[in-house]
Amino acid sequence: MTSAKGEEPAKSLHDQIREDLEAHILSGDWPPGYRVPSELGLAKHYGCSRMTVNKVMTQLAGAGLVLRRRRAGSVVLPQRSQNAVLEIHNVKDEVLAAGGWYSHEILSRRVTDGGVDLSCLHRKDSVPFCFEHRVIALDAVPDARDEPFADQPPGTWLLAHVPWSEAENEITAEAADADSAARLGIAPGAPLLVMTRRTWKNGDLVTEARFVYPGGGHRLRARFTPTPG
Amino acid sequence: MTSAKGEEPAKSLHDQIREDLEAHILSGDWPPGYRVPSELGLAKHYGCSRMTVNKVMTQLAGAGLVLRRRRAGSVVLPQRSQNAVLEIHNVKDEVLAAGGWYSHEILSRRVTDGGVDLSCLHRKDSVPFCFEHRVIALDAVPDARDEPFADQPPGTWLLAHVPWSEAENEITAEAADADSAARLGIAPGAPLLVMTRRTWKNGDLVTEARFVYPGGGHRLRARFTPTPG
DNA sequence: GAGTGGTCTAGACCACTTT
DNA sequence: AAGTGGTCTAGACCACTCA
Repeated sequence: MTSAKGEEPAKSLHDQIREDLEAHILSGDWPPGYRVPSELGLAKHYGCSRMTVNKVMTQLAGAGLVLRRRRAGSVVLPQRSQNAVLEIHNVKDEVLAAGGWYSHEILSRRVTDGGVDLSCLHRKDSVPFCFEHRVIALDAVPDARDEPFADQPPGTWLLAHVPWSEAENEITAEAADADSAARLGIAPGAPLLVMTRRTWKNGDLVTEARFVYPGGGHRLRARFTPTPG
Repeated sequence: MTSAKGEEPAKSLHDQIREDLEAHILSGDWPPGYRVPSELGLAKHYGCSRMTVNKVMTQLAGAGLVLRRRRAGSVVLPQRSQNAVLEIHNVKDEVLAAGGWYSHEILSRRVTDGGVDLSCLHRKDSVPFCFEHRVIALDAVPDARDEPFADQPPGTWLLAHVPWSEAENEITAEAADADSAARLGIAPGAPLLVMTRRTWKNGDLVTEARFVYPGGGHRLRARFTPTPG
């Protein structure tokens, strides 16, 4: 074994190419609207056949990262917001979409065994909007160790840095305990909407987050279709 | 235009094959554990190249319908439990999946202008589990006018009678008013998980339903992936 | 008209796992 | 040892749509 962990089982060519293209897109190097090189161009660049890049581009299109049209070519799509699913949860975008002014504050931050443990208060128009507690796995996201999450809240930062392959949301309603009530500025016992989200990449847990909203004024919305397409 | 609606845009070969294999699996013709023919066998059967069936099988594996292993071949996986979505909401299945005994009661039923207006109490092990209020559009579902919903609750009946093309869920947490509290047998002011679901077929609203759950013991779960495969 | 993606082929070699 | 999926190639033709 030449590698320390043996975590690299000789990735396939199309996996390598896909990761390379994902990096271009997620990093903003290729911003929304950017015209992706043609399949023939990519095949030449990577020194492989067109079928191989075709497979990659098909995957990226399925993931909603690019839009492909004949003759017009492939362009990078804006955001990553609405998949056919309970959209990937991003409190910042949620506030901005509602026309609010967004700010956040990291309340605590701690590096534990294998993970970064965070709590974060999100505000809309300076009013507490959502309390978030999150754990990020350092195996999956090593960069998180030294990231202060000052410019961007954790969820937004992660979306821009880590592609995900699977996610799960669990939603419950709970009565506010004294602690949550104080953080969110509501009465103890008031209903809370609590969403727990887990995100994986290739079977490895990337992050787990718990979002607590005051129940009254908040709604989670999911829009979807029965057929994958 | 030779076809009345022009709905058949000459499906691709791999789409046809995929639909054929899906039909075998979803119909139970190929039950869980069934050994799917090898790629070479399928290619011969469909008279196409192995690459084409390989693409199909890759999609089916991504959708969780089959498990593929080298040498061992592909086998049909059990269930279809996790759809890629907040699964279509069916209180009866939800109760049965939790190992409970399900019963329901139609509390009111009224035919209004263009719709059927229903309220229904769902019970798990004889205990109130969910209160549902629903409107069904008669334009989209004419059969609903005379359906008593005695054998099956409205949601289950609709799933079996009406295909849908689009749906939306909205979820909030609310404090129980006196009425809801009485129906569900909980204390007024206790947190409720409220889900409002709208379902369309080709742009026309089919039904709109509001489900009210006691917040404490209930969770809604959605599991999904960004890439179809 | 020409460039792009959509699809399909007929092979090939390899990795893995069961026999 | 043999059969399976995993991957990749070097072409090919078509459909679409932009210029």
